Amino acid sequence: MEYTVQELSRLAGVSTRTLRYYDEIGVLKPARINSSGYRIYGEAEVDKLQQILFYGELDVELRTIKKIMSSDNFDSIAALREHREKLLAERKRLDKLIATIDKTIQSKEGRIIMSDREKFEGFKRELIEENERKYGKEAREKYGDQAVDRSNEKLLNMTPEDYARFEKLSSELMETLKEAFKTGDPAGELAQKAADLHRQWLSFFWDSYTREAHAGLAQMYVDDERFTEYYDKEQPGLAKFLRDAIHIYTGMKK
Amino acid sequence: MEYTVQELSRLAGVSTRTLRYYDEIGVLKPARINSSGYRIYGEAEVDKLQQILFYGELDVELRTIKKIMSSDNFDSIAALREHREKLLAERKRLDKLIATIDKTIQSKEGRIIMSDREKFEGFKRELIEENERKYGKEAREKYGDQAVDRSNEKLLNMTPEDYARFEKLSSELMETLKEAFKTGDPAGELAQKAADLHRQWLSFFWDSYTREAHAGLAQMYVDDERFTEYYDKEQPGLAKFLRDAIHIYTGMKK
DNA sequence: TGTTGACATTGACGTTACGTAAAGGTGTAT
DNA sequence: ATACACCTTTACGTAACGTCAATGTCAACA
Repeated sequence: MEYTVQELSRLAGVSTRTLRYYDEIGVLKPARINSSGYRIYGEAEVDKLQQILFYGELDVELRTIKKIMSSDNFDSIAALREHREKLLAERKRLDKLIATIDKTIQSKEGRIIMSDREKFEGFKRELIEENERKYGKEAREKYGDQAVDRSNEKLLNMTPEDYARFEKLSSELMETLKEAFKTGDPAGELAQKAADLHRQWLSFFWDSYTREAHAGLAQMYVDDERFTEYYDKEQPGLAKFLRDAIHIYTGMKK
Repeated sequence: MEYTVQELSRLAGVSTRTLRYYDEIGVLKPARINSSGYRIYGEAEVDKLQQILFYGELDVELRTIKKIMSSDNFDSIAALREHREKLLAERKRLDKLIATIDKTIQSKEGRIIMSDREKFEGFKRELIEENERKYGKEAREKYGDQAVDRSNEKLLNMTPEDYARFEKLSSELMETLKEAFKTGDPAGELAQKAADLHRQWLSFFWDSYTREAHAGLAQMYVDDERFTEYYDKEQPGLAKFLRDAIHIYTGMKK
């Protein structure tokens, strides 16, 4: 199959300017030039362009790509295998970025505390492994070993539907809680419904549920002002109210 | 917590030049300038930089980022949620690219046939959905419905260990086959071992194995020159020999 | 106290991978 | 014959920094 610039550009999803530039710098020359001076590309050029784009996807400079691919011992299959590995690593990096987003949202809502370092987890491409070691230690000291680890993993592996359910549950919890607060009774029906919603909400993060842990977390909402703020900014006294409701719900009141 | 340019640059993994540039174009101004003219960044700037980097990860131009973030109804949490969605989409794109690599390797080895369009599957960011529809149809017509689909999915979900096993099996198959060829007997022990290895190799792609399908594929190795070439370039006559061995192995001889 | 060395500052020019005209030739379809 | 969608080269524009250069700041050490 032969292609003109435009045809190849459409096939590969690049501009014709790009193809002319690639010709100019010599990274991808057309198979031949026809009688009118048009560039004509063949099968080999299609494959070469694909390789170039793979390299580009990994942010390799064109100059370097040219050097690599014009080397006479260039092994295209070995290169593809390398691309595969790199892309898998890039995918892992994206997972980290998504985990960072999840944590940041939780943090902005006052549900968890986040160090400045954690906020940039996943951005640095080269230093990922080093950070892995450092951060792994820091996090484990702060939150306890698997807690955060597992919870991030859970969020990450959620289907979009699950995630939507999770978000819906979050707002439902807040709404119910505010309604319950108006009644002033943490033992009342609404407050107990809120406590139950909170338990469901937790199940998105926690592997196993115990009433003790639930009650403990509720107490933390009152003790740590960064958590208190999240609930109290909606309605002063809400954190305390939620703690009371949960303590009753879990049967841990006194 | 307060940071100087260098401190923030180390934290976020960007250069100090970048921070000065961001100041210059006004996308990220320091919290204050100290008495010596040094830039000092605070907590709010840390968070803002994080957001900027998230936008950058999605290839949003700094000019646009500035416009978006300086808007007075900018909702940082909503933005984070959007980043999350976009990054998930990007992850899917990477999956496609990896699938494209897998297919390309198979194709270069002559094991499957690949259209030029398929070679660029995953590169075009915007047109992914459109391609999805077009390609989905094209592929299904060519190879039959789930065959390729499922096989790519299988390769994609392989652990690195599985993938290594797969690669090892591939070369083991070729070695055994070449040894067997020397004996000249497709019913012999070595040839039958090769046929068995080929069955194992297939199991990496196929959901269910039938002797009929196995024998059919073997015949195709002889009938379609693009497959023949893969085996015959190692040793002329190898494709035919493998077919004979598999036909005996599957009991489909004659 | 003087000097070293790691930090900071503002210019200012360079670079990569194209985008975007401008000015003009080519091919075929009506 | 002319329209129209192609193609060509030339050339200047651009985004997001990298990379000097020249100079000021500050804590520490001989």
